[in-house]
Amino acid sequence: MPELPEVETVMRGLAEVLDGRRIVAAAITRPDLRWPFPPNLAARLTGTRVLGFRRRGKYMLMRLEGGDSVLIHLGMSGRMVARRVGEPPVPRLGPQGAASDARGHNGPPEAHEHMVIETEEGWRIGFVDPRRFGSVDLVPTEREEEHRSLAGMGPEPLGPEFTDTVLSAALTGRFTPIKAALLDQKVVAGLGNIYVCDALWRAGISPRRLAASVAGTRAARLVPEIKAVLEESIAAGGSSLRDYVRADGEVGFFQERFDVYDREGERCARCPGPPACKGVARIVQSGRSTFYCPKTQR
DNA sequence: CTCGACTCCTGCTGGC
DNA sequence: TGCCAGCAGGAGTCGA
Repeated sequence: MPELPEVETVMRGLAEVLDGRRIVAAAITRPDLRWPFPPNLAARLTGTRVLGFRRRGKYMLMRLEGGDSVLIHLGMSGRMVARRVGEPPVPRLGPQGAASDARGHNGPPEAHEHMVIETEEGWRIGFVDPRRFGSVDLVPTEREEEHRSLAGMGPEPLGPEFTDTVLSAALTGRFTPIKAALLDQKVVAGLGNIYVCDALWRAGISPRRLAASVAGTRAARLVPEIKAVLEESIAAGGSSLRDYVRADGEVGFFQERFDVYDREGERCARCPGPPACKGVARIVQSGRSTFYCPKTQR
């Protein structure tokens, strides 16, 4: 479930391997993910130098020599894997932590590896996405913000432009739960189910509260908590190539422990926990799980 | 305009 | 122990 912090660390990992490097080979192995791949994508990538990366919400933009940018969304299950050209994929760890495949042979490409690029230096980067909710598109670098996926997107939560005034304005008049409003990428860019739950817990705001009633003093409490939870998660991703491209080839860092997300019935850090307190509650809002502490979130 | 329901997809979990 | 239904969710579409 890559959200802003995961996308940021994946992008930094890709930059470590691709920034300033020339792509010598590219292959697309199926016609589409969520959307069709641009028909000329492989041709456009091959022989081209990568000039740099930036992130917008949950999207990564890889700027290419020649004026185009590759717009990448990891969707639900997308990940980037890096290995040396000619080396087999490292088997994924099974449920018991044991390798689920034999290693050390030249096996087939990793399952669900839909796009592959190779650099002059011998790195082979694969975009793996079993559920195919991800997307890849080409957009002129000068017109990145006009792409239909980016146009109308809300402020970057880690930028100075994301203030309590701005958030209040976006929430005013909205009669939907704050949980749903924060998932709306037009309100703020890059939050998903996990960090919305944790940010609301940190701010002591109930996910069921109407968005309009968060405008004002509660927004002033929420904005710094959104920034903090995202910054802390990015910082946990580390700062060296070793951190970004792991031994198993996974690019980026994926946090697995949260304050309330996926912790139904467990003690939250502000409460005594069961039996004195029922612990973290799970409810369903617009079809998705919300985790929160009914005692401390109002 | 605003909001919620539905949709896409496959891997994992849990209940029998 | 094995099977399989159901759940997971980002974001676009559609209808109320």
